[in-house]
Amino acid sequence: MYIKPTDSELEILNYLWEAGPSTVRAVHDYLAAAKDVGYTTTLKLMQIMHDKGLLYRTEQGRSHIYVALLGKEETQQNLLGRLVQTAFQGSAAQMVMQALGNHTTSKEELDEIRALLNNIENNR
Amino acid sequence: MYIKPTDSELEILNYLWEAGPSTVRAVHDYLAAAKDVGYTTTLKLMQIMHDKGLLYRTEQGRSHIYVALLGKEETQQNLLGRLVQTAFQGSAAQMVMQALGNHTTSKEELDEIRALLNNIENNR
DNA sequence: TTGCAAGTACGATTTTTTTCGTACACTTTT
DNA sequence: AAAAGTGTACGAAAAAAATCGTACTTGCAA
Repeated sequence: MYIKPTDSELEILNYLWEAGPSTVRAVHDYLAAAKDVGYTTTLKLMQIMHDKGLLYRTEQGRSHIYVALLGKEETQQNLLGRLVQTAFQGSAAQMVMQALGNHTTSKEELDEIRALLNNIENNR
Repeated sequence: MYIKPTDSELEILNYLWEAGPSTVRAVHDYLAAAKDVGYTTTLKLMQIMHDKGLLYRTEQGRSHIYVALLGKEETQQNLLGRLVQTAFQGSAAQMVMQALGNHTTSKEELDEIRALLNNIENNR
């Protein structure tokens, strides 16, 4: 099954991944801090995500507590793989080059990547 | 505003980037080889892309010749940046790690990436 | 016990993407 | 000259995504 959360859904997932099980209110407050959006919009989006099976929910008092059913890494993997296929002809390396060439990356991060490269090569 | 071609649009762009100026027929034949799609669908999609300013076109006889107005690297950059923001909290390095860890990458590609890393570091 | 606050449900609407049917124009073949 | 083939134009419609207004529910405070 393919997982392709939309941008809006991803914003919600990002919060849930960080914050853990949360109410609509909590998610909404987080979203509303960054952009102008109505409460019912957030609610509806989360209901739709629940319908789709992206979120699990349980009742608590008169609120619902939502939990992300997709793992963060798993989802990143999916989206990344999709982009590599559609925009980079399947070449992860090409994608990496573009990413490194045009985004600011600290020395520490660069070293981390180097270590990973060595690691990959040694495990063959 | 940002450039965000849809998946279908990207398929067309990919062909145009490779093949250069092309007719609807050529693009359609390419697409139809991979998936089941009607000719008028391809046509309409390209007309819409023209409306949006994604494609330039010129008449040649009774056909139109279409050209991609977006550069390949520029578009990859855009899509990549967007994904880094929405799914990786802005950390290109984190994204790179995921990409390298989970896709097959040849030794040559790994070496290329290493060279790039050194290059980045030396130019600071 | 009445009313307000904070929730969810539901339906409607808007926008975007995707897909196609049909119409019309012009060449080429018969 | 007619028919068939190849092209674009245009409009419509289905599906998905996003947004929001309004209604209903229920706990709690005055």
